[in-house]
Amino acid sequence: MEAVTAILGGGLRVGVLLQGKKVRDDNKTLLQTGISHNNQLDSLGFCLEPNPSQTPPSLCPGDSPFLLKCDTPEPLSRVKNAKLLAIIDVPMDLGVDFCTYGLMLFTRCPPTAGLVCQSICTGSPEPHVNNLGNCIESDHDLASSPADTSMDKSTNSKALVAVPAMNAEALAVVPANRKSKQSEIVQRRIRRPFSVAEVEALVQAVEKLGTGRWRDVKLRAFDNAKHRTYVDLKDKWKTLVHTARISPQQRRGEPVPQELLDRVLTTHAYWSQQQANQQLKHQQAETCLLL
DNA sequence: CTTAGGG
DNA sequence: CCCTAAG
Repeated sequence: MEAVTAILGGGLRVGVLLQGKKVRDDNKTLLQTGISHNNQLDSLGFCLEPNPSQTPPSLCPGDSPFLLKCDTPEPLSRVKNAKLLAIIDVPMDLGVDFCTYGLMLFTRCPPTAGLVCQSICTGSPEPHVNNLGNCIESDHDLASSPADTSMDKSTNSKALVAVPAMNAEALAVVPANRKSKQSEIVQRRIRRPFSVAEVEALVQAVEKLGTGRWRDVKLRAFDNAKHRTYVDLKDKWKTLVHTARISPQQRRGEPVPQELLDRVLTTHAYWSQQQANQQLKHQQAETCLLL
């Protein structure tokens, strides 16, 4: 939090929210909340607010008329169930203005909306949400605007990123996430849980083709699913086998019919044995050649 | 480019 | 999902 406040510099500070209520950020208060005991992470949040004890220093070489826009009386925004993940250096060729400090909030929307990206007080005339990369991606592959590269590349800019609460150690400041080659930030693909229908298709394909021909499985059952690679299918099968072995209480997400999970185990057992037989044959062949 | 596995 | 050594 200190680091973030420091980087935000002018006029802004980061406040701590506990269960939606603002709390003091002194050691005593934080200790009492139990945050440091790693057991109330879900109730932790952050907010951006004007920093009264500090006049905005000029971050820009020239004048910075935009910073003043952040000087609003009310907290600019509140993030619940979100943790500050990192302060990320944004390469200038992504089009983020030097004076732009955008707080990007990722909040979960109801059913299958995926992640929604919200920009809070970018400090510039217009929000630059999309300039930070393809941060909005729906289940329908919405066309995301490409990065604007028509900006001054001589300076650095930073963006604040918050993500849903999860890792306790997430407050670490990570190094710039830039691809040294083409200076492209590689966006992690959004999580897309497999539907029961997809599982059905996967199981059916593996029953027929086995567990060593994922390329064929992809072509056979997911040829038109652009976002499912054969590696994804291989990974999904791995988790399916695991899911089928654990107790139903330990399973998460949309429940997979037991009937399907049974087929997973059966199929897995069958092809495992099949694979073992194959390797046995190879070994015998090699042995023959040595004799 | 695919497989196969660990991260 | 990602990363990647091997084939």
